[in-house]
Amino acid sequence: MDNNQVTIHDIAAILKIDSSTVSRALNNSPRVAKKTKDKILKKAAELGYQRNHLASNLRKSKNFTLGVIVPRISRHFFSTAIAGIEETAFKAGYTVIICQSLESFEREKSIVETLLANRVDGVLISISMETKNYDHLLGLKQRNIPYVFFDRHCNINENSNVLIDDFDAAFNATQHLIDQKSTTIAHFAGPQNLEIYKNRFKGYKSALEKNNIVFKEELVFTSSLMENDGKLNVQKMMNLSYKIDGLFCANDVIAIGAIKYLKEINIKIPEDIAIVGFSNESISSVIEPALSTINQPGLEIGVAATELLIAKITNEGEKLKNETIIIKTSLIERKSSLRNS
Amino acid sequence: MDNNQVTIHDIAAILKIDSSTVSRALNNSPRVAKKTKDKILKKAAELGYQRNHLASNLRKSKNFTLGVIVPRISRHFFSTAIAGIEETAFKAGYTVIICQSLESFEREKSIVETLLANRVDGVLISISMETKNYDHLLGLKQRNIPYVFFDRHCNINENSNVLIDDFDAAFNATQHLIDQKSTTIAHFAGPQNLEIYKNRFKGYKSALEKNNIVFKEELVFTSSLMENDGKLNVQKMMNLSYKIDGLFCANDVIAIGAIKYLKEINIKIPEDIAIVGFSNESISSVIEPALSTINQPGLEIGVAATELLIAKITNEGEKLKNETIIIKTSLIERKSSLRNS
DNA sequence: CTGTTAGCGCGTTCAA
DNA sequence: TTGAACGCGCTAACAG
Repeated sequence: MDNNQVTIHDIAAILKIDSSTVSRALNNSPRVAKKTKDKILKKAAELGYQRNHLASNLRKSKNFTLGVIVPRISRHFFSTAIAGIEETAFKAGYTVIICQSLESFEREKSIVETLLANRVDGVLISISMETKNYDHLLGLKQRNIPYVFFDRHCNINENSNVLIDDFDAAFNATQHLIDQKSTTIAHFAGPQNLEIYKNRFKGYKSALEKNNIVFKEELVFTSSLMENDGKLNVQKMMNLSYKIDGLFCANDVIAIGAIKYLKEINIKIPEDIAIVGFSNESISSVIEPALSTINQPGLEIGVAATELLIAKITNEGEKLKNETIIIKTSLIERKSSLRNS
Repeated sequence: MDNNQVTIHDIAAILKIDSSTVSRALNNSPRVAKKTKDKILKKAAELGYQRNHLASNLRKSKNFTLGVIVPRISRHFFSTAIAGIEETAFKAGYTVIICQSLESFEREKSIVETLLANRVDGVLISISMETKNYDHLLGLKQRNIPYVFFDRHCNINENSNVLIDDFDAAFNATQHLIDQKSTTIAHFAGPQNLEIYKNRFKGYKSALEKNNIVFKEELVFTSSLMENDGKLNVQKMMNLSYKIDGLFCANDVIAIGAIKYLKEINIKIPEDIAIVGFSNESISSVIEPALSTINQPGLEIGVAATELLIAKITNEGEKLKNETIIIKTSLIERKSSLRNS
């Protein structure tokens, strides 16, 4: 590797000046004459000089590396977010280490250790389904390594977060069902230790209240996030003695499982039951145009989270205050899901 | 960053030995006495020593960084492959830079430059749809930076590749349709400058020949890889004066577009037309259980490609010969797609 | 087996 | 405005 690469010494030798001057010029320092600076830049371009980041970072004792922890990279939302993260980080000169917790708390814990050992300058994290306490992040705090939660955050206030408007999204989704004359609306909820699912539940409840629909505990089916959970939820729902004509699904994977099973048992969407769910590529494929979906802008979230993190890294001295950025979601209404139109 | 980190000098000072001895011990060199080695390792653990890779890599003039170029990270196949790449690379101590060509040749070209500037030790690449010549990879060759193609490779023999058995997969898919009594089988083909789509086309053709079915040029619809292409292909297909009862789709996105449109115009799958397509999460959601799919093991491919690349990097001196690894795919038959059972 | 010495390439003192 | 010198933390060469 690294063979025949030109260094600041090479160009210093040619120009018969000192390498420190070259370094300054290359870093656009004001403490160097315009004339020599131009000369240096010209020669550098001519020789195809490329800075050795290894050496530069060693000297500055910075790694220019960000750690990213997501439950699973192949989930559409996360891969989209990662696309945004990579792009933003790259533009700012950062490399990204991507790690999957695979929804395991133990794995998440050990990933944090590994990132620490790799001396990342900051961490972006979307916590696992199992994560209920946050002691494993203490190491980051101790070492003064900033981190930003995105999407799946935790309930501690003093953090930086980039989130979607879960409450609003859920509220609007439920309202949308009500607008379509659904009167008995079930909710397939996600793990309640995750704030996002708590908030989606609250939004659902709030929309019912606002429309004077009595909230029934038995219409809420809380589960894990597997396709099979969707199926099981539908089965439980079917055991009720009355008919459900609306369903707000807090997670796309659950929704897919539910929809598949509903089709299997010949229940028509949206005629028999109208559904609104959080969306991803898969879900809109499965049910389009039978279903309205909540669009989760993964890319935007990734970009915003990365920008925030880099800001925290850069302004570290000035103790950037914690910030929570909310990215708006939008409800995509499919025509045929409007039963009364 | 990097504050208060213990270095080999710290532990050398405490133990009153030289830092080079500590370095050797930490690198498990045989040229150090067991007794002192144990002493050093113990003290290192006690102080929580963590190697500074920056310094180490600088000294060794290696970056321990791999570049990855994919068309689009959010495509399920690629995000799965990346999961495998990340994991394998990480275990071997490599960091990964992920870049998206977004199917643009120009972007791919500039990404290669950027990776070069970042002094990656090797590159994994799945070429863009637009890529028809490979001069932009010459820089890698010149600098002796190994690269491995995965999935979307190029037609130059002297490269290393990790591929799926495109021909076989296509052959089996077509054979499967024939076994289901399909007699008039269309093929939705991908860009023919990509070897994988060429081979899938060949496999289709070959299966027809083997079963004494006359190949008709007009049954092959070649297009780009957008959902809308699937729709357009179906429309063209419908313009034929006879009925098509089988369809082999060389790409999942096209397949999704096709299936959606077929449903829209009330053509039943698999009763009216049986379909086999390359699969991903979305497609199996859309059409399961109406469709048989070819399973693409993205994770395996990622792992294999990364292992091969690291082998090439490590054995560089010994001129590891070029190798092509074929990962097997499997045909997943859905029950209801067997019309005659 | 261990210590000495000398960099990897760069950025930042301190002088001049 | 520039140069000389040093050191980031680690490893490799050469002695001993």
